[in-house]
Amino acid sequence: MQDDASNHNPPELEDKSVLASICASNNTTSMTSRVYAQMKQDIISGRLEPNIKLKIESLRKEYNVGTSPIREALSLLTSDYFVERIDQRGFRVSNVSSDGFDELLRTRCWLEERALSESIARGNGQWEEKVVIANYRLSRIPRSESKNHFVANEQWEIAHKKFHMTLISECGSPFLLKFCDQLYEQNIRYRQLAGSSAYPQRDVAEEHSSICDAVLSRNKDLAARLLIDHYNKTSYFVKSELVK
Amino acid sequence: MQDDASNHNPPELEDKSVLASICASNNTTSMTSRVYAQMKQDIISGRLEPNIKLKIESLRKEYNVGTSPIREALSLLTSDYFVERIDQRGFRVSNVSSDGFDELLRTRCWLEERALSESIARGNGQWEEKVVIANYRLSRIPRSESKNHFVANEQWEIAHKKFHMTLISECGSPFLLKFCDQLYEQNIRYRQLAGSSAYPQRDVAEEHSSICDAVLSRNKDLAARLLIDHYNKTSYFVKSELVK
DNA sequence: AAAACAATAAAAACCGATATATTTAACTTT
DNA sequence: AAAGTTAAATATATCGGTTTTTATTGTTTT
Repeated sequence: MQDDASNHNPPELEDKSVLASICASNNTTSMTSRVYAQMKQDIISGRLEPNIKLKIESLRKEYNVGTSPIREALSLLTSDYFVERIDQRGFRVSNVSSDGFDELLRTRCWLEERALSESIARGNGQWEEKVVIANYRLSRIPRSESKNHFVANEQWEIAHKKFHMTLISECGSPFLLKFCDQLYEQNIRYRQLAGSSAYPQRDVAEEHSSICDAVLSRNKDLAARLLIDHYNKTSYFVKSELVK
Repeated sequence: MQDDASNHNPPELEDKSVLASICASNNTTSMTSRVYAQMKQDIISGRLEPNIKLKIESLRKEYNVGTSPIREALSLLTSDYFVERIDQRGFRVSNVSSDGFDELLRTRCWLEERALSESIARGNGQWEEKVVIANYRLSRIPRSESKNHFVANEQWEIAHKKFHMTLISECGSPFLLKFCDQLYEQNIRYRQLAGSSAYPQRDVAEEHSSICDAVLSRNKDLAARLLIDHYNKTSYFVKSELVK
């Protein structure tokens, strides 16, 4: 199965500094990939607001590219559920709704419960270590860049995703991983749109560690339950913002 | 009012009579959609063989369109796991493998088990009737067009998908439905590629009816078990062809 | 005034040509 | 001969303009 078009940084590259610099300098990614990544980010961040019309000509100017990369990127975003398309009358940013979020949460729980279960069943010692290290790294990064008011920390966002994806990485199904990935990104969008007041007062790091512990003790049911609780708690804040 | 004489009519537009009126009313499909549907079919049927390179220029000639619709269709097929893309070096048909099929089957069982369960929990009387009618219609259509040797029956294929999608239709998650749909199409591809010898000797209609009965009696566990058995049995034939 | 129609404006879809990158082949150099 | 280098051929990616379709506006008719 193919990875995300924008994802060119598998962890095993980190040690090969030579290759890294070559890739970085050549920067041989296509316009399409660049526009895709940027537009995705713009939708997730809310800069491109839900439900607005995406006019090719405007996007062309905005991203300084021709029509082809724009249209291709939009096609890809369509399959990621960030953009909707109607034949002959263009594209628009997917809408968000309270019901949509409910569905997202529900589906995420179903899929990740299974994925985590299977991952625990199949994962070996190496996987356990990856989980431990992902949890540790996440714990060292502050959730917000400011202590007083919430300012999203990009580094935390990356580490958080890494942790959750590592948990389920050994489920034995690239398909399922891809689905979970797509839903995870949808969830980030809702979190971002909900804004700063969704900043949790509770100890999220503690929740992550509990999940980690359950995983290491190979307790499938407990781990799955903790994970689902974790998602439900986080969602509570997002939802309270959304209904306003 | 400059009416040009340069009128290149695509001949494939004139062959429909019943559908023509429906299409004419509102549904004017784009080139992209048409090419997308056709290429998808060509990959599923095996006319476009697994792993072959998809050269834009060849496809252009083959489907009689410009580059834009081709590239857009390919982008869409990428998200359906039928086509793979590598930046700056084009597209190719996704490969198939025994392991890939195992993964597919596994994932399908996980997702459909959950979807069916939820559907039984949420579905109302109207849904039950839809299931009954889908099963009935399927039962009236022969699996093969010939009685002696297997000739795929397009009508059966449609009714079969309809039955299985109806079963899970009330799961309460469009996301999950979409995932199941994508996996179902992947499965059709494997079935087609496996060829005629995967023609089952067993009574498939009976299996469908058993699932139907379990659904109507709202027996989640039984229904899910029967569904998974059904998939496993069908897969046995496909797999026996695949290893050759 | 509401509906039907026509003319205009706007936007999407599409094409063909050009620019950019990759692969292949031929030709050195070690 | 293997490895490296360069040049030609091939294919991808991209652009900007043209055609087709949809949306808007204004006018006529009922």
